[in-house]
Amino acid sequence: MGKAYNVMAATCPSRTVLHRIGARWTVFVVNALDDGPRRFSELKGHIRGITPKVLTETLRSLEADGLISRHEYDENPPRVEYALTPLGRSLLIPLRAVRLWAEEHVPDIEAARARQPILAP
Amino acid sequence: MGKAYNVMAATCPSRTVLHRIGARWTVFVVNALDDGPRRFSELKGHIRGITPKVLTETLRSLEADGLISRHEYDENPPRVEYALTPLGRSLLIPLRAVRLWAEEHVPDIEAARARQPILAP
DNA sequence: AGATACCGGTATCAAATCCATACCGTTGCA
DNA sequence: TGCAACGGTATGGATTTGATACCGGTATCT
Repeated sequence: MGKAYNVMAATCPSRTVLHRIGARWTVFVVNALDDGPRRFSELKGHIRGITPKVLTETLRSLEADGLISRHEYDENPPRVEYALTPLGRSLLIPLRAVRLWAEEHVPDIEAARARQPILAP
Repeated sequence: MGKAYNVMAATCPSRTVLHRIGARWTVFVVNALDDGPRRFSELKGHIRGITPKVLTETLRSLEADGLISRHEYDENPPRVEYALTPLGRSLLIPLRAVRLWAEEHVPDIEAARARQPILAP
């Protein structure tokens, strides 16, 4: 059967899905959960530079979309673990490729940026 | 040889690369150039809902990073064509996969979203 | 007993980004 | 003369993102 959705259509639901994936930190969080569940502060430490507010928002969004699961243990000090769901793990495959592309092509992009003329102030 | 860059490090150049990819419209523009060069208004018409300002900004950024090229013809009415560079075409491969994932998994995500409780107003 | 630290977040406010809408200069054509 | 095509800008407001400080509950240290 043919393609049912088209991200280029403004009203297509796939548009909102792709916009969520394209949110600033989604790729980082999903990749960070690549090798197993992690706690909030582990994620915060691993994804250098993310603020707790943004991490919270990203995690909530991903949870609402069924990409990750949140498991709260009744312990002290409190422990909360985030893990990829099967759906999230299926997204990890293309996102891992994007991450690898970024890590591999840094020199190319830096070269292109260096070629830019400096704008007058 | 091992991995030279790590997107999880705050100061790693790959971080800025990945953030550029994660900009709201990059995935759309790169995918829209999948089957050949396109003009400004073709892109604007194809990527439904993008505003000319944001399209301009996205194109300029992608050009600065060496992912697309801009060719201005000296005609009337003016004609400007945008095309993927070899580097951009290499990025297209993972981004196409992301796009396909989005188009394929709309039902899963809509189901997850429907499972959400409605928040009180 | 009091002080301090861990954990998983919020609160608050500033800055960057994004969006909607209107408009512009050049040329061609009716 | 007037209007349309093209590739954008200008303006101003809405939404997202970011930096920093703080919180409540418990455990541990002194």
